[in-house]
Amino acid sequence: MRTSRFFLSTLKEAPSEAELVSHKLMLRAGLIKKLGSGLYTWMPLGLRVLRRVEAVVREEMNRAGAVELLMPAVQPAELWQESGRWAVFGPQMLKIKDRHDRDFCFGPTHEEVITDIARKEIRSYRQLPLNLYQIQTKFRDEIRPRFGVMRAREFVMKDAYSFHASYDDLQREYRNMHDAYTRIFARLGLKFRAVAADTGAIGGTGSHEFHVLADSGEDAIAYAPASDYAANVELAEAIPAARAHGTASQALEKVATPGRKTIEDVASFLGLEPSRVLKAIAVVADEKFCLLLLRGDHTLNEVKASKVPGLAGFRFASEEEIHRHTGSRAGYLGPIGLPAGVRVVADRSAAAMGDFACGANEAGFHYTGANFGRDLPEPADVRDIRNVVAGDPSPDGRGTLEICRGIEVGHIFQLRSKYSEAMGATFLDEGGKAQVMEMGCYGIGVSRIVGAAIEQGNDERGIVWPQPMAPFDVAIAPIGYRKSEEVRRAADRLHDELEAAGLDVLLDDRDERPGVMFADLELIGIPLRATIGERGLKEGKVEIQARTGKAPDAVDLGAAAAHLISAAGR
RNA sequence: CGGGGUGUAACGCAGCCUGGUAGCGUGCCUGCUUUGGGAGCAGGAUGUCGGGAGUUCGAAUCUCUCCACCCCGACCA
Repeated sequence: MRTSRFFLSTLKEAPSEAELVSHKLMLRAGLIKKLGSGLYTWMPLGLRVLRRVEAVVREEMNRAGAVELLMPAVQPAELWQESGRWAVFGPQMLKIKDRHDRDFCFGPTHEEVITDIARKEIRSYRQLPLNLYQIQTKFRDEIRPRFGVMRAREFVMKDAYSFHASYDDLQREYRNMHDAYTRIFARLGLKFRAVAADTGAIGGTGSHEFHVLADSGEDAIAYAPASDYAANVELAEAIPAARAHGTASQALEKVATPGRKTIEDVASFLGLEPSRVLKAIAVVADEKFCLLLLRGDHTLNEVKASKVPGLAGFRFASEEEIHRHTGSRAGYLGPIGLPAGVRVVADRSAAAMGDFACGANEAGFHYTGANFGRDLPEPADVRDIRNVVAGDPSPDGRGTLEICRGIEVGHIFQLRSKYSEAMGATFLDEGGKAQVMEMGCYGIGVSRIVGAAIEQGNDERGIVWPQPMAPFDVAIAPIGYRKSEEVRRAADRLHDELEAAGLDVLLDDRDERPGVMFADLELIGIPLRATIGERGLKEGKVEIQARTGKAPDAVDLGAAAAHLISAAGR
């Protein structure tokens, strides 16, 4: 390929809408162009990268025994009504009507369609197991699209669905997919981690997420360096303290704390560590008021809290509700002297506090020296409702936890019979008896991977692609292409040799000044560059430079092709 | 949806407060010079100032209204 026939559109300055490095670089390098909120055109250069990611995903899925198909992006409402998700998915689903006023949606996912195929096509246990996948454009009307292709409304996803005669076999395939995903992300050259995950709206039991590790990631991951434990913080269990609280040593005292409403304010005013202050959070679920107790230095885990019986779908209480149920004000809430009938749920670590400070349920006052069992009853309802923090013991008992951030690029689920049962996907077993199929589903955010890879691979000059994702393997930068017959001939010949060897080559024949060529080629991140100029040719040399910044090699013109082919490793 | 902000040339921005008919840098086009790290000189093109309504002799500027986009919170590959 020659730049004169390709379509490079680089920018010196990033459009102001971009926040994240990867988003800025994708726009500057001309990989994508925004059409509307969360809607992007994949420009020719970007599409090359996307196709390379797809190719790796496709190869490994095929190798793992999955079979590719392609389902419609537009789906009839009936299927979603049958599974019960037409209403559940809500505004995130783009609903459309056809000319007959019939309801459709632009598919946000394909469990319904695939289950419909399975129930119609699979009759016998002899047809199982089966794993079907597609690589396709999805649409989810995200509340807030952001970070370019990282959270776009329209995006490319690989989604696979497996069907099994038994739970054992589902678990086997789940491990098989876990292994395939590990190979995919390893081959793509990404630093990643598989973590135990919450099953969210898709439903089912076992679940793992695959995260590309990056500080800009939207998810927090807890992991134990001493073992292979890793889980999304949403899920990671906070292990109860080894011992319950000790015996009280301080007397209960009511202290005026005017205007001190946050934990930080109260702690510094009283001269205490935040961990010695009890945090009380007022929530409402099903119109019932409830006080959640946490240690001051801990934060509420909303996923865990919503799993506490009676707290599903909770929201934070309004100032008015707080006053109505406690007679006090936000900032001064606590478990001592609460009106009868107010439900209290204590986090495990909160229940283990002693000699602590807490709100006095009277605006402007806190207690100090409070102790469970003496000043108030031991908490009756103790749960794990906080986020783990660095230093917490690992739930597997080996060492302590660290926290890092990740970008979710893959998610695998054991769906079990959630959809097969709702939609009547059954097969006949050896005994001729109808059985409900076991199902698994396995997603990869293909377009998101492109953004995630740039988050991991960039420097002040631009993108540094993992070799397998690069839009071109090699760039040729001829200096004085239009002017020097000799340079032109050498560059053309190298280009043809490399293409003949199956490499993707970009010959920059724009006749730009060297600085312009180098800057563009580095911005778009081509891993190898061969610079050909009259200066080098006098010595019979071509200069070969890796994008990663190592010193250039002067290579004999005749050996340049072989050198590049081996360096490209393709 | 709630809170904050922005819309002026392809990109980044100034002008708005204090109304007088639009400018800077980059990019783009032409010519000459230049050619190993985003060149120099000379010339040139490009704007429904987000849309609509209003105030006014006159609106990018003031008022109202609608729209789009971005950022902070609840969603997820």
